[in-house]
Amino acid sequence: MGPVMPPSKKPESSGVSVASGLSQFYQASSITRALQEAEEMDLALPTIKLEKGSIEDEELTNLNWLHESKNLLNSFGDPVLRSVSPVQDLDDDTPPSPAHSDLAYDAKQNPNCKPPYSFSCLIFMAIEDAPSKRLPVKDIYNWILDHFPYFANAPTGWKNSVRHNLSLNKCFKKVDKDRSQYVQSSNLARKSLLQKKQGSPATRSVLGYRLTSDGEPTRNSPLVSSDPKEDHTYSFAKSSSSDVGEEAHCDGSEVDEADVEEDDKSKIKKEPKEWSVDALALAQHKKRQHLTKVKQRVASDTLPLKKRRTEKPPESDDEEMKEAAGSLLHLAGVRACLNNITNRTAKGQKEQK
DNA sequence: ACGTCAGTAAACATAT
DNA sequence: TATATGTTTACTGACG
Repeated sequence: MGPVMPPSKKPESSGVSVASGLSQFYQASSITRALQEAEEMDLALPTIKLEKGSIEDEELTNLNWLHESKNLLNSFGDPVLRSVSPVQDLDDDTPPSPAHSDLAYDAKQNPNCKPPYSFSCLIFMAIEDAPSKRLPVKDIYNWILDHFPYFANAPTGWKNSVRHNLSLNKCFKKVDKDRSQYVQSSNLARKSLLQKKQGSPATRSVLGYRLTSDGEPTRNSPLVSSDPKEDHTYSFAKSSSSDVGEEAHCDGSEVDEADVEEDDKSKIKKEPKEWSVDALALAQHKKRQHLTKVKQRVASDTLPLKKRRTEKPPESDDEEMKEAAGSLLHLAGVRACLNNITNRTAKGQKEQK
């Protein structure tokens, strides 16, 4: 007989919190920075390379939508966020339908209407709207509530979804509150720090993240080795609460955990945490999505050519980077011209058949 | 039919 | 101890 689970369900919405040290912050990389990066990679709006003569209606729509999206980006500072298109439900293949592009969602006028944004998008907007580009979960809640009254009366559980999203979505990263300074400090400092208070027990994640301390052009930071898998190395160690596998080394040098006495590992957790966006993880995620779709398209379009599915053309680093940047734009609600081109070529191939 | 994704619920762990 | 926060798993439905 399995023990009956006690209903340890927690009330999700009990308005106010007492303690909440607000130690957890979330930080998003700036959309504009994403734009910048893409611009540097020849993917920005001004460098859209669709030859005007050959633009089809659909692509024209995409172009318009691109500019619309840029307006959306510019409107992030506007707390009202009216008349914007959802950036979430558009994929790489289908052009935004009129239903999308014409949709003017006004949260104020439709307080009972569920916003057409995914939670990740909401979180992203919330963070992006914060001057410091970082927010504690609590403030994320509040931002969402402020801007989307729907959630005020929504069934509880959306906060759980927010947390779930923050935790699951690899583009949100938890780092120390004063991480920016922390990162800039020398490794020695960090090491001594670690020795002193030996890192928080459960700070998994990070490893090689480019921590976007404001304004810094982070693009030359080594492109994260964020293998999705490495995030889960903890699995087993969990039982021994003090020995979580992952460490919070955030940049290059490794502070070998072994250096630290096991005893010191007891209670450190002094560094408050914040979250940053791992742009590359995000890009890789989006890239996977894109590739999946391409694959599906190929599968459905070129059935006779099954081979093509298995032997995917090797991509050069440049290609990869372009796709990554494109993916960033995608997150920001901007469809990179790369996708247009891809679509066109795919379509062209299809039509040529 | 299948895989992927987002949303949701829930259990559980940890921090305050 | 209660609550907030964070992590993970499982399930579902939409979608291509």
